[in-house]
Amino acid sequence: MELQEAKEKFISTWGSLGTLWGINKAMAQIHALLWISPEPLSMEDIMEELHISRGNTSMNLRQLMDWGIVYKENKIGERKEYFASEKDVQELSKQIAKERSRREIEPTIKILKEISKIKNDGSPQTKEFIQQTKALYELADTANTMLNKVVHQEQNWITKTLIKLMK
Amino acid sequence: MELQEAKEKFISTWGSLGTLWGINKAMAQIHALLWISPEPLSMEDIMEELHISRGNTSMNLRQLMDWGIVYKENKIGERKEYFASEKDVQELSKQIAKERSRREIEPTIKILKEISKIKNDGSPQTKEFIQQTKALYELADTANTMLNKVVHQEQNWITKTLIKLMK
DNA sequence: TTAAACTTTCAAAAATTTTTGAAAGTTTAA
DNA sequence: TTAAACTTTCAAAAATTTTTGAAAGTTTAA
Repeated sequence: MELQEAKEKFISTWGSLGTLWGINKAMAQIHALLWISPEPLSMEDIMEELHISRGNTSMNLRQLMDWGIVYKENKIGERKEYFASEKDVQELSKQIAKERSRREIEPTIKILKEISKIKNDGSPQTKEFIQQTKALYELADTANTMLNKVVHQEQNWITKTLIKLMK
Repeated sequence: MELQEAKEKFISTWGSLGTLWGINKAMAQIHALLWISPEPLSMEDIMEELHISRGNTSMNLRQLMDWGIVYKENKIGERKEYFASEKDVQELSKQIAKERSRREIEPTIKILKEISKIKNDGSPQTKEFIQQTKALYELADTANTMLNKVVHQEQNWITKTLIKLMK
């Protein structure tokens, strides 16, 4: 397999996976492109490589910066802005864990906690409701605590944990 | 807050969260409804409660059964089919972990492994490509191993792990 | 064997999300 | 201060996903 072919495969695989961690295709593809690029790329470079419009590129780059996994870089003597991705896989997963926790899990936990507190009138419906939403609340809370472990990791937390677990 | 209000809140929260674990709104809402229902529900019941069409209900119930988190139940003397969700939160997360691993992570790992094996021609592009795709391969592989731990859990694995980790 | 009671399928419609590209905005060099 | 080089915004178009509901299919009772 040639580099070019492998590169395209990587970009499209990452792109379709992206929709699964909650970001759109173009955003994931831009990230993939920057991830494997040894040098920062300009907006023009990205547009050409991925065949997407200027507006699309601009908006998705901003979102990637919001997620904290892509940075602006300036080349001296150049007017254009260049973009580079966070290159460290540990840092990448840390950022993703942090954002997912903040955007998705925490708001859910808040609601689950709130609704599982309705007053118990003793009916089977109410009983079941309280029991089942409480169980989900506890699950989500546990998942969130685990994610926070990743976020506040000492380096290489995941690996260490796994080693412990496999003993 | 009344049960009815809490119920609606739960169903819509779970519904919008659903899109984040890769299933559509109706599917997540049907699951939410069954999750808090003390009794199995018929297709008619679900259609009425969620205001969705027969076809939509039928298709999404099938998918939920594919995911292994909803079961058919027959009431004696009744022609209609009834549906009930898996009620145990541990079993639910186990099933979800299993399916996500199978559907998303494993195919990705396979491709990452394959493409990070291209021959190194010594160029910076190739070097970077190999290094970065390998790092992601290792990350995905680790994540998958963790998920499998959840799948082949002794009961209450997550909690136990957390206790270990927090020491 | 029939017909009533149910479920599934699937093409078309509706809803939603993503993308485009031109216009507006901003920054910098001269 | 101007104008060139760039980036961002946003309404409209395109693409994609979801939903509908009628027709076809299946099962069961009699």
